[in-house]
Amino acid sequence: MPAQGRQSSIGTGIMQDIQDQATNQDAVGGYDPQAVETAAQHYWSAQRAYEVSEDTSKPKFYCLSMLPYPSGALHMGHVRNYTIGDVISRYQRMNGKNVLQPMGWDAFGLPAENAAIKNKTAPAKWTYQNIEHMRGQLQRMGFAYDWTREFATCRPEYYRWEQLMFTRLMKKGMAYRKNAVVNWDPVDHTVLANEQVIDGRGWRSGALVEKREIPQWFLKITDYAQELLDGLDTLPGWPDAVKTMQRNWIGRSEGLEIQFAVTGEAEPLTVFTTRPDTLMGVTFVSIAGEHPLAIKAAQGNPALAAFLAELKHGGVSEAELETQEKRGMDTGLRAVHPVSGDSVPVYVANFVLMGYGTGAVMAVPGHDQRDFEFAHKYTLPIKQVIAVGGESYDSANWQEWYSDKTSADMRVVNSGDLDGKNYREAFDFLATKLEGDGKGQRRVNWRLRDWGVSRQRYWGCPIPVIYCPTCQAVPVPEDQLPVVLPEDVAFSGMQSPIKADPEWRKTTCPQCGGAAERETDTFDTFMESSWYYARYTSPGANAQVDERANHWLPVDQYIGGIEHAILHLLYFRFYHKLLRDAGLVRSDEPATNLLCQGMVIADTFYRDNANGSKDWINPADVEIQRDERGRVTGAKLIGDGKPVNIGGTEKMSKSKNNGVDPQIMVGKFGADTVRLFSMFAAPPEQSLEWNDAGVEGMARFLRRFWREVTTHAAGPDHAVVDPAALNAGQKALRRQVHETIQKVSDDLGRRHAFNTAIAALMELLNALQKFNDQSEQGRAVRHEALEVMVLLLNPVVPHVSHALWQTLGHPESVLEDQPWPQADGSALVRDSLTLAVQVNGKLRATIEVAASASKEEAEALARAHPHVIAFLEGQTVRKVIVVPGKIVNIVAG
RNA sequence: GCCCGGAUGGCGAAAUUGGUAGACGCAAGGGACUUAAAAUCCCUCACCCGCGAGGGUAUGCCGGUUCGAUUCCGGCUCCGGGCACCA
Repeated sequence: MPAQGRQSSIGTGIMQDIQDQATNQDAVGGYDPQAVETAAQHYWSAQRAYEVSEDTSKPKFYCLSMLPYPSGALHMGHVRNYTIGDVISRYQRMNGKNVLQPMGWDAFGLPAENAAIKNKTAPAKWTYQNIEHMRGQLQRMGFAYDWTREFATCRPEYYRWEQLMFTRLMKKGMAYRKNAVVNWDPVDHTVLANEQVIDGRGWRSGALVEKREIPQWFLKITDYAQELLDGLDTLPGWPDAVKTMQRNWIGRSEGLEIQFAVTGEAEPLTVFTTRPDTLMGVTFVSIAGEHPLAIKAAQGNPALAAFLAELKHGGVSEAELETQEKRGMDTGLRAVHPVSGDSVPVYVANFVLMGYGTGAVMAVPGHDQRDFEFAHKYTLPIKQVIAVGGESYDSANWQEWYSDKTSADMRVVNSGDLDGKNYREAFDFLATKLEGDGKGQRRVNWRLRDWGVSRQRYWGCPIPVIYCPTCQAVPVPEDQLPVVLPEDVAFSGMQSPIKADPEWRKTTCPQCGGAAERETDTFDTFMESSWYYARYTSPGANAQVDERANHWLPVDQYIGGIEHAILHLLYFRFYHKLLRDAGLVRSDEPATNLLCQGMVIADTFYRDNANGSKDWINPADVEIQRDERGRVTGAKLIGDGKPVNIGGTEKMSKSKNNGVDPQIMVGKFGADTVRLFSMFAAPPEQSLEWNDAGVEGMARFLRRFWREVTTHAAGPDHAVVDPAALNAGQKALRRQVHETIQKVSDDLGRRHAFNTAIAALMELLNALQKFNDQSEQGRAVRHEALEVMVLLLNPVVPHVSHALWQTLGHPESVLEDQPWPQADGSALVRDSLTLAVQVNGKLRATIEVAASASKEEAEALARAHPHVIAFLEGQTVRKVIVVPGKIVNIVAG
């Protein structure tokens, strides 16, 4: 390689170097991501580099990313999720762990049915095609998966085991059937998912949706409510936000169940309350529209019957129920207050949920805001029974303190024996009294409801139950499993092919041998995604999982979107306990560490149509215009050069047409650049804004790095670093190298701050490019720096690293088998430190002090600084704060 | 409606335990190289005042604690995630 220009003089140095580098680049070849990535991927595949087995000589590390739904093509959310998992996996393996990183397909689901209607293909065929395509895309990204463990959840080899588990849960009484409310489309005669109900109407028919009760299967997750709550305290590696959301969702509350006799009824009305201290303020009772008393009262009361019918309109989602106008109607029934004996009206109210508590609540309009508003609307009496300090009560206007139960000076008033007691005292007094009278009892109530697993859809796992006229619901015997879902079907969208086919349903009762019918509902797809993590550990097992599960579980690092914080992650934890109680696993929780990544967002662009709708334009077809300071002034369509409107920055979606196709990006820049950008642009928990120019910046960095390594490697052989022989510049660079090792190790391993790890490596490259030292020790220091950089970058950009490791003189290898670099403590030592000097908390100077300087020496140096002297003129120093290594603050006045 | 987050230059962000706000990157402006383009390299870059030295202001808004607050506390505003049949 040409050596001229190496000793370039100051005056011509920079430009001469540029020319040399350009020449060198030509000599050794530029960075060609497509060639580099193909070669690396072929090597890994030939070496079977990421296949893994139980190796007890190393600590295990199970790194799991949430499995994708095969929707058609990889999107940026997948790329981000799986890059995070891949970075952590490769990092852990370089740190000596035996790493399992699997991948599979959450293959059942609603979109396959929608696509089937649209494209007139069977859901199975569509799904399998998508899997083929997306597997290729994942492989092109270079993720280090053990593909031998791959599976799709729609295969009988997979779902047979969840059918087996379900039949066993039936036998234990953990699975049971009861009526539950669904969204019913009266035109299409079909059950709708909540997302298919738009403004109270069916998305296809446009008909007003109705609530309808149908029998469905449930799993008794509430039996595990306390354990699911307590278990959160054993998960320090889970984000606090997720744990708080789960705690609130499980919603443990201690209260009293109180019986109100109902005039003319044999059965009392039971209510649950967390505020028995306000019992004497009860002026009416509210019940849900589905409550048996309401239905009974409506017979012979046409107005009430009409009101109950009206309540059936609209969807069943909690958001919809909670935001609708609060309405109610007197049932005509009268309840007897359990203490005073007063007669109070019983109202039907649309905000009382049948699924929570007993479907009935005692109303205390004086101290519950919703009851307060309801009482005003229907002119019901309001009674004050709580006072806080000297605050005066005004029954016309709600004040925050009315519902206070925690203030030190909160007291019960106007309540006879309860007067003068605080919340806790009143609670205990009444609990004892009502328990003695047989009118109430202490009770723990949960917001959590049992898990409804029935879906009236085709593309799901058949629920393994047989209905017999004499034996009722019977689990399918284990030797008859799996109940296989036929895949080669015609699918119109209205009705499930297995519901439409009388032959499929026909069977015999396993108990009495008589004619019987199969269940035609299928499982909620959360069922498959609740145990897939365990199946990866036991490929081919002739059981749901085998002993290998106990080698790998719990998952060491789980990664997925924050949108799964409650439902999936709660079912996942629940199912693990089911596996444990079935004797299949020995741990209590499925995953010790959880990372929730944010969404991928992008700019939106549109044009208004004549009819008022918007035409969304993909960012790839738009050119942004800026003023001379770089501020965005407008945008135009590349096609016609005419302006388009700029919308907000939103989650990438089909509806806003702002998706950026990862495949196009990979084709243009290579997988490493795409991986690098998605790790650099934002910390993993935050939303990530896609920006094509930013991606080019990452490509620029990789080209610079490539050139730096190839230029160096093409030079003379390097010597070994001799720490004692280094000059100040060499020492400074070497210190930065070892500081970077510390920083990147901590950022990748502990903080998962991939963005700042990459920033530190960029700073190191910047320093290396300025380090123009061709002496023997200079080249030795540079060589060490480049080797370290290749290894530190490997988790994020494994293809480039694979190629450059060879360029640096090493034989081709799986880089994860190279040990992770360790910082050399002696290289980190600093002789001097920079301290900030403040006067009255404002920065006025910085001083350079010896690393060994005492507080007194630092203070003396600070006070001697001319700026400080100027600011202290005519003032008295009152106090000096010295924080070693950080700051000197002189307080004067 | 309820639960959980978030807000820092023109933009994405950094500041890890209360101690120099803006590292790193993008965009933009100026320059070098080139027949030209691409690529590459150098310089500038929070805002305001000042020729400069320097000064003032600034982390969504209002207030508090502290020698010192992006960081802690109280009260708001706006944006996002979830709400049990999307996954």
